[in-house]
Amino acid sequence: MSWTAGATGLAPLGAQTRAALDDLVPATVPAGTVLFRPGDAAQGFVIVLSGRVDVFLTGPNGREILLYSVRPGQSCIQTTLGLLGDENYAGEAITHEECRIVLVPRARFLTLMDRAADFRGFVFSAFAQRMHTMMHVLEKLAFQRVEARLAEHLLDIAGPDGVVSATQAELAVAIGSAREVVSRRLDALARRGIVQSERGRVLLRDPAALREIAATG
Amino acid sequence: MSWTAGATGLAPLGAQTRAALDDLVPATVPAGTVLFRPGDAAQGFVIVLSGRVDVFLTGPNGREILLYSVRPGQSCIQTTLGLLGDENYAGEAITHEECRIVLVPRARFLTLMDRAADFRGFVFSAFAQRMHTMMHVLEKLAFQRVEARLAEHLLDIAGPDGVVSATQAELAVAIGSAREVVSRRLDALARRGIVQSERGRVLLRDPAALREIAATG
DNA sequence: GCGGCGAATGTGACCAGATCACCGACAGAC
DNA sequence: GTCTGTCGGTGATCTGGTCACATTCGCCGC
Repeated sequence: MSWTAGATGLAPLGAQTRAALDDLVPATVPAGTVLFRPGDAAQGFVIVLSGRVDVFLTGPNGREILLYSVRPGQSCIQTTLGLLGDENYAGEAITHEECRIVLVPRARFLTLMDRAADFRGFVFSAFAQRMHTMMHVLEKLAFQRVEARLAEHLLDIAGPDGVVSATQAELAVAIGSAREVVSRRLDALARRGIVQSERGRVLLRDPAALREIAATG
Repeated sequence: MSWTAGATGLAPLGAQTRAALDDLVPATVPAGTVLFRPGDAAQGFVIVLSGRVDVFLTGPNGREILLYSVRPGQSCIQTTLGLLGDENYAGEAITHEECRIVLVPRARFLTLMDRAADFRGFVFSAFAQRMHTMMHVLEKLAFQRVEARLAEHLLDIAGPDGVVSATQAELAVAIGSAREVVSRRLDALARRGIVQSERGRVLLRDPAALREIAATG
Protein backbone atom coordinates (compact mmCIF):
# COMPACT_ATOMS: atom_id res chain seq x y z
CA MET A 1 0.00 0.00 0.00
CA SER A 2 1.24 3.44 -0.87
CA TRP A 3 1.64 5.72 2.12
CA THR A 4 2.56 8.71 0.01
CA ALA A 5 -0.89 8.76 -1.55
CA GLY A 6 -2.82 9.17 1.66
CA ALA A 7 -0.45 11.51 3.43
CA THR A 8 -1.47 15.10 4.01
CA GLY A 9 0.95 17.90 3.29
CA LEU A 10 2.90 16.08 0.61
CA ALA A 11 0.98 17.73 -2.21
CA PRO A 12 4.04 19.49 -3.70
CA LEU A 13 5.73 16.18 -4.39
CA GLY A 14 5.30 14.80 -7.93
CA ALA A 15 4.62 11.22 -8.93
CA GLN A 16 8.25 10.42 -9.56
CA THR A 17 9.41 11.60 -6.19
CA ARG A 18 6.62 9.76 -4.45
CA ALA A 19 7.61 6.60 -6.27
CA ALA A 20 11.16 7.02 -5.03
CA LEU A 21 9.90 7.15 -1.46
CA ASP A 22 7.12 4.62 -1.58
CA ASP A 23 9.18 1.59 -0.66
CA LEU A 24 10.05 3.07 2.70
CA VAL A 25 8.03 1.62 5.55
CA PRO A 26 6.27 4.00 7.92
CA ALA A 27 6.84 3.22 11.57
CA THR A 28 4.36 3.65 14.38
CA VAL A 29 5.76 5.03 17.60
CA PRO A 30 3.86 5.40 20.87
CA ALA A 31 3.29 8.69 22.68
CA GLY A 32 6.19 9.95 24.75
CA THR A 33 8.93 8.39 22.63
CA VAL A 34 12.13 10.39 22.42
CA LEU A 35 13.08 10.56 18.75
CA PHE A 36 16.19 12.64 19.16
CA ARG A 37 18.06 14.16 22.03
CA PRO A 38 20.83 16.75 22.16
CA GLY A 39 24.09 15.52 20.72
CA ASP A 40 22.59 12.76 18.61
CA ALA A 41 23.92 12.49 15.09
CA ALA A 42 21.16 12.73 12.52
CA GLN A 43 20.26 9.40 10.98
CA GLY A 44 17.98 10.57 8.25
CA PHE A 45 15.19 12.84 7.23
CA VAL A 46 12.00 12.38 9.23
CA ILE A 47 8.51 12.99 7.87
CA VAL A 48 5.55 12.87 10.22
CA LEU A 49 2.45 11.22 8.71
CA SER A 50 0.12 11.41 11.66
CA GLY A 51 0.23 12.53 15.26
CA ARG A 52 2.40 15.30 16.61
CA VAL A 53 6.06 15.58 17.52
CA ASP A 54 7.15 18.34 19.88
CA VAL A 55 10.66 19.71 19.73
CA PHE A 56 12.09 21.18 22.92
CA LEU A 57 15.13 23.09 23.91
CA THR A 58 16.30 21.88 27.29
CA GLY A 59 18.32 23.96 29.69
CA PRO A 60 20.96 22.68 32.08
CA ASN A 61 18.58 23.11 35.03
CA GLY A 62 15.98 20.92 33.35
CA ARG A 63 13.75 23.76 32.27
CA GLU A 64 12.30 23.21 28.81
CA ILE A 65 10.99 25.45 26.07
CA LEU A 66 8.84 24.24 23.21
CA LEU A 67 10.48 25.27 19.94
CA TYR A 68 7.81 23.97 17.61
CA SER A 69 5.43 21.13 16.95
CA VAL A 70 5.79 18.94 13.88
CA ARG A 71 2.44 18.10 12.37
CA PRO A 72 1.43 15.64 9.63
CA GLY A 73 3.14 16.32 6.32
CA GLN A 74 5.91 18.29 7.98
CA SER A 75 9.38 17.20 8.77
CA CYS A 76 11.63 17.50 11.74
CA ILE A 77 13.98 19.99 10.23
CA GLN A 78 16.54 19.74 12.96
CA THR A 79 17.66 16.40 11.60
CA THR A 80 18.27 17.98 8.23
CA LEU A 81 20.86 20.28 9.71
CA GLY A 82 22.97 17.29 10.55
CA LEU A 83 22.56 15.85 7.08
CA LEU A 84 23.66 18.96 5.23
CA GLY A 85 26.15 20.59 7.52
CA ASP A 86 27.95 18.85 10.28
CA GLU A 87 26.06 20.67 12.96
CA ASN A 88 24.95 18.44 15.73
CA TYR A 89 21.48 18.09 16.94
CA ALA A 90 20.53 20.58 19.64
CA GLY A 91 17.11 20.01 21.09
CA GLU A 92 14.93 17.12 21.95
CA ALA A 93 12.08 15.64 19.90
CA ILE A 94 9.34 13.78 21.74
CA THR A 95 6.14 12.32 20.32
CA HIS A 96 3.16 13.91 21.96
CA GLU A 97 0.69 11.29 20.73
CA GLU A 98 1.07 8.03 18.90
CA CYS A 99 2.63 8.90 15.57
CA ARG A 100 3.29 7.37 12.19
CA ILE A 101 6.59 8.53 10.82
CA VAL A 102 8.84 7.78 7.87
CA LEU A 103 12.59 7.95 8.05
CA VAL A 104 14.30 8.75 4.76
CA PRO A 105 17.83 7.39 5.03
CA ARG A 106 20.69 9.82 4.59
CA ALA A 107 21.85 8.50 1.22
CA ARG A 108 18.37 8.52 -0.25
CA PHE A 109 17.80 12.00 1.10
CA LEU A 110 20.94 13.38 -0.48
CA THR A 111 20.15 11.75 -3.82
CA LEU A 112 16.67 13.22 -3.85
CA MET A 113 17.97 16.64 -2.89
CA ASP A 114 20.28 16.43 -5.87
CA ARG A 115 17.84 15.20 -8.44
CA ALA A 116 14.30 16.14 -7.49
CA ALA A 117 13.41 19.80 -7.62
CA ASP A 118 10.06 19.23 -5.96
CA PHE A 119 11.69 17.42 -3.06
CA ARG A 120 14.15 20.27 -2.68
CA GLY A 121 11.31 22.72 -2.60
CA PHE A 122 9.58 20.67 0.05
CA VAL A 123 12.65 20.58 2.24
CA PHE A 124 13.48 24.20 1.70
CA SER A 125 10.07 25.51 2.53
CA ALA A 126 9.99 23.34 5.64
CA PHE A 127 13.33 24.88 6.53
CA ALA A 128 12.12 28.40 5.98
CA GLN A 129 9.01 27.72 8.00
CA ARG A 130 10.94 26.43 11.00
CA MET A 131 13.35 29.30 10.86
CA HIS A 132 10.43 31.62 10.89
CA THR A 133 8.72 30.01 13.85
CA MET A 134 12.02 29.98 15.74
CA MET A 135 12.30 33.69 15.13
CA HIS A 136 8.82 34.08 16.50
CA VAL A 137 9.67 32.10 19.61
CA LEU A 138 12.72 34.26 20.14
CA GLU A 139 10.74 37.42 19.58
CA LYS A 140 8.03 36.45 22.03
CA LEU A 141 10.45 35.26 24.66
CA ALA A 142 12.45 38.44 24.45
CA PHE A 143 9.76 41.04 24.03
CA GLN A 144 6.39 39.77 25.16
CA ARG A 145 5.05 39.63 28.67
CA VAL A 146 4.14 36.26 30.13
CA GLU A 147 0.48 37.17 30.41
CA ALA A 148 0.28 37.97 26.70
CA ARG A 149 2.06 34.78 25.72
CA LEU A 150 -0.21 32.75 27.95
CA ALA A 151 -3.36 34.34 26.57
CA GLU A 152 -2.22 33.76 23.01
CA HIS A 153 -1.31 30.16 23.65
CA LEU A 154 -4.58 29.41 25.41
CA LEU A 155 -6.48 30.71 22.40
CA ASP A 156 -4.20 28.72 20.10
CA ILE A 157 -4.78 25.35 21.64
CA ALA A 158 -8.36 25.72 22.86
CA GLY A 159 -10.98 23.40 21.44
CA PRO A 160 -13.99 24.89 19.68
CA ASP A 161 -15.87 24.69 22.98
CA GLY A 162 -13.34 26.95 24.64
CA VAL A 163 -11.73 24.17 26.65
CA VAL A 164 -7.96 23.81 26.95
CA SER A 165 -6.74 20.40 28.02
CA ALA A 166 -3.29 20.95 29.42
CA THR A 167 -1.61 21.01 32.78
CA GLN A 168 -0.06 24.22 34.02
CA ALA A 169 3.35 22.64 33.62
CA GLU A 170 2.66 21.99 29.93
CA LEU A 171 1.46 25.53 29.44
CA ALA A 172 4.60 26.83 31.11
CA VAL A 173 6.87 24.86 28.79
CA ALA A 174 4.94 25.98 25.75
CA ILE A 175 5.29 29.66 26.56
CA GLY A 176 8.82 29.40 27.92
CA SER A 177 8.00 30.22 31.50
CA ALA A 178 7.80 28.47 34.87
CA ARG A 179 4.88 26.52 36.28
CA GLU A 180 4.50 28.75 39.31
CA VAL A 181 4.22 31.81 37.13
CA VAL A 182 1.49 30.19 35.04
CA SER A 183 -0.34 29.28 38.22
CA ARG A 184 -0.32 32.90 39.34
CA ARG A 185 -1.26 34.32 35.96
CA LEU A 186 -4.16 31.88 35.62
CA ASP A 187 -5.27 32.81 39.08
CA ALA A 188 -5.23 36.47 38.15
CA LEU A 189 -7.20 35.79 34.96
CA ALA A 190 -9.69 33.67 36.90
CA ARG A 191 -10.22 36.48 39.39
CA ARG A 192 -11.14 38.73 36.51
CA GLY A 193 -13.60 36.11 35.25
CA ILE A 194 -11.73 35.58 32.00
CA VAL A 195 -10.89 31.92 32.52
CA GLN A 196 -11.79 29.15 34.89
CA SER A 197 -8.99 26.91 36.03
CA GLU A 198 -9.47 23.23 36.81
CA ARG A 199 -7.18 20.31 37.34
CA GLY A 200 -5.68 19.47 33.95
CA ARG A 201 -7.73 21.96 32.00
CA VAL A 202 -8.67 25.60 31.57
CA LEU A 203 -12.05 26.90 30.47
CA LEU A 204 -11.98 30.10 28.45
CA ARG A 205 -14.86 32.25 29.67
CA ASP A 206 -14.05 35.39 27.77
CA PRO A 207 -11.98 34.75 24.63
CA ALA A 208 -12.37 38.35 23.51
CA ALA A 209 -10.63 39.58 26.65
CA LEU A 210 -7.86 37.05 26.04
CA ARG A 211 -7.39 38.31 22.51
CA GLU A 212 -7.16 41.79 23.93
CA ILE A 213 -4.47 40.73 26.39
CA ALA A 214 -2.57 38.81 23.73
CA ALA A 215 -2.53 41.85 21.46
CA THR A 216 -1.38 44.43 23.99
CA GLY A 217 1.97 42.73 24.28
CA MET B 1 37.77 41.98 -12.90
CA SER B 2 36.49 38.82 -11.31
CA TRP B 3 35.25 39.33 -7.78
CA THR B 4 34.56 35.63 -7.25
CA ALA B 5 38.26 34.85 -7.47
CA GLY B 6 39.39 37.06 -4.63
CA ALA B 7 36.47 36.46 -2.30
CA THR B 8 37.01 34.48 0.86
CA GLY B 9 34.58 31.78 1.85
CA LEU B 10 33.44 30.93 -1.65
CA ALA B 11 35.78 27.97 -1.93
CA PRO B 12 33.00 25.38 -2.32
CA LEU B 13 31.81 27.02 -5.52
CA GLY B 14 33.13 25.50 -8.75
CA ALA B 15 34.34 27.34 -11.83
CA GLN B 16 31.05 27.06 -13.65
CA THR B 17 29.04 28.52 -10.79
CA ARG B 18 31.52 31.32 -10.35
CA ALA B 19 31.27 32.11 -14.03
CA ALA B 20 27.51 32.33 -13.69
CA LEU B 21 27.92 34.93 -10.96
CA ASP B 22 30.87 36.89 -12.23
CA ASP B 23 28.94 39.43 -14.25
CA LEU B 24 27.20 40.73 -11.15
CA VAL B 25 28.65 43.97 -9.85
CA PRO B 26 29.62 44.20 -6.18
CA ALA B 27 28.34 47.29 -4.43
CA THR B 28 30.09 49.24 -1.71
CA VAL B 29 27.87 50.43 1.11
CA PRO B 30 28.94 52.71 3.96
CA ALA B 31 28.77 51.77 7.63
CA GLY B 32 25.37 52.08 9.25
CA THR B 33 23.34 51.38 6.12
CA VAL B 34 20.09 49.52 6.70
CA LEU B 35 19.99 46.70 4.16
CA PHE B 36 16.68 45.24 5.23
CA ARG B 37 14.07 46.06 7.78
CA PRO B 38 11.12 44.07 9.12
CA GLY B 39 8.40 43.57 6.55
CA ASP B 40 10.61 44.12 3.51
CA ALA B 41 10.13 41.68 0.68
CA ALA B 42 13.35 39.93 -0.23
CA GLN B 43 14.88 41.23 -3.43
CA GLY B 44 17.61 38.71 -3.89
CA PHE B 45 20.32 36.69 -2.30
CA VAL B 46 23.01 38.74 -0.60
CA ILE B 47 26.64 37.71 -0.28
CA VAL B 48 29.00 39.76 1.85
CA LEU B 49 32.49 40.13 0.37
CA SER B 50 34.07 42.34 2.98
CA GLY B 51 33.05 44.11 6.13
CA ARG B 52 30.39 42.95 8.53
CA VAL B 53 26.62 43.04 8.52
CA ASP B 54 24.76 42.69 11.83
CA VAL B 55 21.26 41.29 11.91
CA PHE B 56 19.01 42.40 14.75
CA LEU B 57 15.64 41.49 16.07
CA THR B 58 13.85 44.64 17.17
CA GLY B 59 11.15 44.72 19.81
CA PRO B 60 8.16 47.04 19.83
CA ASN B 61 9.75 49.14 22.60
CA GLY B 62 12.87 49.67 20.51
CA ARG B 63 15.01 47.15 22.35
CA GLU B 64 17.26 45.20 20.02
CA ILE B 65 18.92 41.82 20.11
CA LEU B 66 21.79 40.81 17.85
CA LEU B 67 20.87 37.60 16.06
CA TYR B 68 24.12 37.10 14.19
CA SER B 69 26.82 38.85 12.23
CA VAL B 70 27.37 38.13 8.57
CA ARG B 71 31.04 37.98 7.71
CA PRO B 72 32.86 37.82 4.37
CA GLY B 73 31.89 34.81 2.27
CA GLN B 74 28.66 34.36 4.16
CA SER B 75 25.22 35.34 3.12
CA CYS B 76 22.35 37.04 4.79
CA ILE B 77 20.17 34.00 5.08
CA GLN B 78 17.10 35.86 6.13
CA THR B 79 16.64 37.08 2.60
CA THR B 80 16.64 33.53 1.36
CA LEU B 81 13.58 32.73 3.41
CA GLY B 82 11.65 35.18 1.34
CA LEU B 83 12.96 33.72 -1.89
CA LEU B 84 12.04 30.15 -1.11
CA GLY B 85 8.95 30.40 0.98
CA ASP B 86 6.73 33.40 1.16
CA GLU B 87 7.79 34.24 4.66
CA ASN B 88 8.43 37.89 5.15
CA TYR B 89 11.57 39.33 6.46
CA ALA B 90 11.65 39.63 10.24
CA GLY B 91 14.68 41.41 11.57
CA GLU B 92 16.87 44.24 10.55
CA ALA B 93 20.23 44.08 8.79
CA ILE B 94 22.64 46.97 9.29
CA THR B 95 26.21 47.29 8.03
CA HIS B 96 28.59 47.66 10.92
CA GLU B 97 31.48 48.83 8.79
CA GLU B 98 31.84 49.77 5.16
CA CYS B 99 31.01 46.62 3.19
CA ARG B 100 31.25 45.22 -0.29
CA ILE B 101 28.24 43.09 -1.08
CA VAL B 102 26.80 41.29 -4.07
CA LEU B 103 23.11 40.91 -4.67
CA VAL B 104 22.13 37.84 -6.66
CA PRO B 105 18.74 38.63 -8.22
CA ARG B 106 15.86 36.35 -7.42
CA ALA B 107 15.62 34.73 -10.88
CA ARG B 108 19.33 34.01 -11.04
CA PHE B 109 19.26 32.62 -7.54
CA LEU B 110 16.42 30.23 -8.30
CA THR B 111 18.09 29.05 -11.50
CA LEU B 112 21.34 28.34 -9.69
CA MET B 113 19.54 26.53 -6.91
CA ASP B 114 17.98 24.33 -9.54
CA ARG B 115 21.04 23.59 -11.58
CA ALA B 116 24.18 23.96 -9.49
CA ALA B 117 24.73 21.41 -6.76
CA ASP B 118 27.66 23.33 -5.30
CA PHE B 119 25.59 26.49 -5.04
CA ARG B 120 22.84 24.55 -3.29
CA GLY B 121 25.36 23.19 -0.88
CA PHE B 122 26.65 26.68 -0.21
CA VAL B 123 23.18 28.00 0.51
CA PHE B 124 22.17 25.01 2.56
CA SER B 125 25.17 25.03 4.80
CA ALA B 126 24.75 28.76 5.34
CA PHE B 127 21.18 28.01 6.26
CA ALA B 128 22.14 25.28 8.69
CA GLN B 129 24.76 27.50 10.24
CA ARG B 130 22.34 30.35 10.86
CA MET B 131 19.75 28.00 12.28
CA HIS B 132 22.37 26.71 14.63
CA THR B 133 23.48 30.11 15.82
CA MET B 134 19.87 31.16 16.29
CA MET B 135 19.36 28.13 18.49
CA HIS B 136 22.37 29.20 20.48
CA VAL B 137 21.03 32.69 20.92
CA LEU B 138 17.74 31.28 22.09
CA GLU B 139 19.45 28.90 24.46
CA LYS B 140 21.60 31.58 26.00
CA LEU B 141 18.78 34.05 26.30
CA ALA B 142 16.55 31.51 27.97
CA PHE B 143 18.97 29.68 30.21
CA GLN B 144 22.09 31.70 30.85
CA ARG B 145 22.55 34.45 33.37
CA VAL B 146 23.44 37.91 32.15
CA GLU B 147 26.81 37.84 33.86
CA ALA B 148 27.80 34.66 32.05
CA ARG B 149 26.64 35.97 28.70
CA LEU B 150 28.53 39.19 29.25
CA ALA B 151 31.73 37.39 30.24
CA GLU B 152 31.53 35.13 27.22
CA HIS B 153 30.89 37.98 24.86
CA LEU B 154 33.72 40.08 26.24
CA LEU B 155 36.12 37.21 25.67
CA ASP B 156 34.68 36.71 22.18
CA ILE B 157 35.24 40.20 20.91
CA ALA B 158 38.37 41.16 22.84
CA GLY B 159 41.48 41.98 20.85
CA PRO B 160 44.65 40.01 21.51
CA ASP B 161 45.72 42.67 23.98
CA GLY B 162 42.61 42.08 26.07
CA VAL B 163 40.89 45.28 25.02
CA VAL B 164 37.25 45.39 24.04
CA SER B 165 36.17 48.39 22.01
CA ALA B 166 32.46 48.69 22.48
CA THR B 167 30.03 50.90 24.34
CA GLN B 168 27.90 49.41 27.06
CA ALA B 169 24.87 49.90 24.86
CA GLU B 170 26.47 47.78 22.14
CA LEU B 171 27.36 45.07 24.63
CA ALA B 172 23.79 45.08 25.90
CA VAL B 173 22.35 44.55 22.43
CA ALA B 174 24.82 41.77 21.70
CA ILE B 175 23.89 39.79 24.78
CA GLY B 176 20.19 40.60 24.64
CA SER B 177 20.05 42.70 27.77
CA ALA B 178 19.64 46.33 28.78
CA ARG B 179 22.32 48.97 29.00
CA GLU B 180 21.74 49.66 32.68
CA VAL B 181 22.22 46.01 33.51
CA VAL B 182 25.51 45.90 31.63
CA SER B 183 26.63 49.00 33.49
CA ARG B 184 25.99 47.30 36.83
CA ARG B 185 27.53 43.99 35.85
CA LEU B 186 30.65 45.69 34.58
CA ASP B 187 30.82 47.66 37.78
CA ALA B 188 30.60 44.46 39.80
CA LEU B 189 33.31 42.82 37.69
CA ALA B 190 35.49 45.92 38.04
CA ARG B 191 35.11 45.85 41.82
CA ARG B 192 36.43 42.29 41.77
CA GLY B 193 39.38 43.44 39.65
CA ILE B 194 38.39 41.28 36.69
CA VAL B 195 37.86 44.09 34.21
CA GLN B 196 38.46 47.79 33.99
CA SER B 197 35.74 49.89 32.47
CA GLU B 198 36.43 53.01 30.45
CA ARG B 199 34.41 55.19 28.18
CA GLY B 200 33.85 53.19 24.98
CA ARG B 201 36.02 50.26 25.97
CA VAL B 202 36.64 47.56 28.52
CA LEU B 203 40.02 46.18 29.56
CA LEU B 204 40.09 42.53 30.52
CA ARG B 205 42.34 42.21 33.54
CA ASP B 206 41.65 38.59 34.37
CA PRO B 207 40.48 36.56 31.36
CA ALA B 208 40.71 33.31 33.31
CA ALA B 209 38.16 34.55 35.80
CA LEU B 210 35.91 35.61 32.93
CA ARG B 211 36.13 32.14 31.40
CA GLU B 212 35.18 30.73 34.76
CA ILE B 213 32.14 32.98 34.98
CA ALA B 214 31.14 32.22 31.38
CA ALA B 215 31.26 28.49 32.06
CA THR B 216 29.27 28.43 35.28
CA GLY B 217 26.37 29.99 33.45
C1' DG C 1 39.37 78.96 27.10
C1' DC C 2 34.40 78.69 27.35
C1' DG C 3 29.79 77.09 26.44
C1' DG C 4 27.10 73.98 24.74
C1' DC C 5 25.74 69.71 22.78
C1' DG C 6 25.27 64.91 22.29
C1' DA C 7 26.81 60.50 23.40
C1' DA C 8 28.12 57.47 27.12
C1' DT C 9 27.65 56.25 31.69
C1' DG C 10 26.03 55.91 36.76
C1' DT C 11 22.21 55.26 39.97
C1' DG C 12 17.99 54.62 42.65
C1' DA C 13 13.28 52.97 42.57
C1' DC C 14 10.18 49.81 40.98
C1' DC C 15 8.12 45.78 38.75
C1' DA C 16 7.91 41.34 36.26
C1' DG C 17 9.29 37.03 36.44
C1' DA C 18 12.42 32.89 37.70
C1' DT C 19 13.68 29.99 41.42
C1' DC C 20 13.34 27.65 45.82
C1' DA C 21 11.00 25.37 49.30
C1' DC C 22 7.33 24.01 50.66
C1' DC C 23 2.27 22.31 51.33
C1' DG C 24 -2.15 20.60 50.29
C1' DA C 25 -5.43 18.43 47.07
C1' DC C 26 -6.72 15.07 44.08
C1' DA C 27 -6.86 10.55 41.27
C1' DG C 28 -5.85 6.08 40.47
C1' DA C 29 -3.79 1.68 42.13
C1' DC C 30 -3.84 -1.59 45.60
C1' DG D 1 -9.64 2.42 53.25
C1' DT D 2 -4.29 3.81 52.44
C1' DC D 3 -0.46 4.82 49.39
C1' DT D 4 1.66 7.17 45.87
C1' DG D 5 2.55 10.17 42.25
C1' DT D 6 0.94 14.11 39.81
C1' DC D 7 -1.00 18.62 39.98
C1' DG D 8 -1.72 23.02 41.81
C1' DG D 9 -1.11 26.98 45.30
C1' DT D 10 1.91 30.13 47.95
C1' DG D 11 5.44 32.96 50.35
C1' DA D 12 10.31 34.40 50.19
C1' DT D 13 13.98 35.71 47.61
C1' DC D 14 16.87 37.04 43.66
C1' DT D 15 17.78 38.43 38.93
C1' DG D 16 16.98 41.36 35.53
C1' DG D 17 14.20 44.86 32.69
C1' DT D 18 12.21 49.54 32.82
C1' DC D 19 11.85 54.31 34.09
C1' DA D 20 13.59 58.58 35.37
C1' DC D 21 16.96 60.92 36.19
C1' DA D 22 21.80 62.97 37.11
C1' DT D 23 26.61 62.97 35.58
C1' DT D 24 30.55 62.93 32.89
C1' DC D 25 33.22 63.02 28.87
C1' DG D 26 34.75 64.39 24.20
C1' DC D 27 34.28 67.56 20.82
C1' DC D 28 33.09 71.53 18.08
C1' DG D 29 32.29 76.36 17.31
C1' DC D 30 33.12 80.78 18.92
